[in-house]
Formats: sequence, C-alpha cells, structure tokens
Amino acid sequence: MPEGPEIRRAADALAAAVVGEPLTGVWFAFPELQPYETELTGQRIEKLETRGKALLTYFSNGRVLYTHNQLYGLWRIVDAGVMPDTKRDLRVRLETQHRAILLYSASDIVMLTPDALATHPFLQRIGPDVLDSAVTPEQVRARVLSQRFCRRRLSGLLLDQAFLAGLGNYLRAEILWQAALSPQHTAMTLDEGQLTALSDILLSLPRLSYHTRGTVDDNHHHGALFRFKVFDREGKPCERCGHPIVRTMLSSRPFFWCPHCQH
DNA sequence: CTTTAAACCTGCTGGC
DNA sequence: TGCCAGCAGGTTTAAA
Repeated sequence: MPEGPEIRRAADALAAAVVGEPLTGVWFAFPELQPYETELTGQRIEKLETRGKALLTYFSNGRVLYTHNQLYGLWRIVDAGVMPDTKRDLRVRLETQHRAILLYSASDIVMLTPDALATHPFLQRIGPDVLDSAVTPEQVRARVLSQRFCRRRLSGLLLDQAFLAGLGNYLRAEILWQAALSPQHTAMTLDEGQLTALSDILLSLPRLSYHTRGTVDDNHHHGALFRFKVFDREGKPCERCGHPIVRTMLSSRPFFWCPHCQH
C-alpha cells in the first residue's frame, strides 16, 4: 500500500541488494514475460528508479522492467535460494549470487525498452515527480495556477498523477492539513500566502516522508518515523487546535481533516 | 470541462 | 474454523 516515498524507499533497498551483480536466476509468473528469462540471466541490474509510484528496473542488455504495485504489490529482499512462505502470489524473482528480490501480487508488470518509456500509457501521462529534486516550489506554483489545473478542487487534484506524480491518499490528507487548507479550494480561491504554503508543502512533505523512511519500514512493517497528523486519526484531537479529526469520503477515497482549522 | 462512480485488481479484516 | 462482504495508502474508464 505505497505512495511515492514508500516506492522510492523500496527501490533504494532493492538497489542496495542486487545492483551490479550478475543475475543467476530470472523468473516471471506472467507468460508474456517468460521469454525474457533466458536473455536476462547473466545480465546485471544497472539501476532502479521510480517515477511517481511506478518502479523501473534497468538491465544491462537494455531492457527495462516496468512494475506498479497498485494497492497490493509487495517487494521483498531475501537471501539467495530462500523462498519465504506467504500466501501471496509471486510475480517476479530476480536472483544474484547472494540476494534475490521478489515481487508479489502486482498485476501491472511490463517489459519495455528505454525508447518505449515515453509512450507507456502511465509514464507518458504523469506530471513531475514530487521526489525529483529538480522540481521546485516555483514550478509547482505555476502548475497549480496553470489553465489545465487551476479549476480543479484540491481534493481531486492532489490524487491526480497527471498533476504531480507520487502523491496518494495519505499525502493528500497530510498536505492539506499542513497547509491548513480545505479540500474544497481550487487554485483560484487561494490567496498568495496559501498558494505559497501549498506549493512548498506539496514538495516538502513527501520528501520529509521519504527521508524519515516513509510510513512503513524496509520490511513493510508499520512504525516508521513519519507520523500522521490526520490520516487514520478519526476522532483524535487535532494537534493544532484540539478539535477532533473528521473522516469523510472525497473522490471516492477516505479523507481525514480538521474542519475547525483547515479553511 | 470537472466530478463522481464503478470496475479492475489482490490481500486483509471483521462479522456471522 | 470457514466463508463472505466490505474495505484498502491505486488507476482507468464510463457516466453524470
């Protein structure tokens, strides 16, 4: 159940485990990927990168594996030869001499080439990645105000990967709380101060989550350093004003906020 | 054009 | 204990 920071964390851990080592075993569950098992064996994983919530695994023969965890995908790292017991369905296994990386449950897995990345239906459509250090608050501000997005309510806008890639449902709630904004705003109803705060927090909060290890640790257990202020805290007191956090549905997703101090 | 709803996908939780 | 409905931190598509 990952958003941008959790996917990037997973990518970091996977890279540390297998990048640069020759692949001694390659296994795919999906029939359309099985033809690649032979050609990838002996190759190396050169790097793993994230684009929003998508993860790209680059192989030394020029292939690129696109994976998206959606709600339920799970990457794991194990010692070579180990097959952990789980009820989940294994989809990808990439093994080196010492370590193997396993992808469970994900249903959105495609083999591409670097040239094909630009035309992938998801990658071609997503906006700037909030974890891309080249993206600045000024750029975000301009994007919020652009003709394309300025009429969208923040409740839906922040979930739209075409606006900014990597945000998800917990970040939506946490960002709007941090900016003290109602989800009903559009860019056109924000004053200068609100606009500046929002543009800043849209980047700083995902980056904080990433740098504080996200909401789950590298073994996908809860208890990491990033603490929710509103998400999943219905009824608990708002840390800013003491009034109870409210749960509602927005854009067909659970939304948590403090109606008393988010305006 | 924007927003909402439903579908798809898979795993987990809770109620009966 | 077993089964099923409903839900989830996602995305796409259709409908309103």
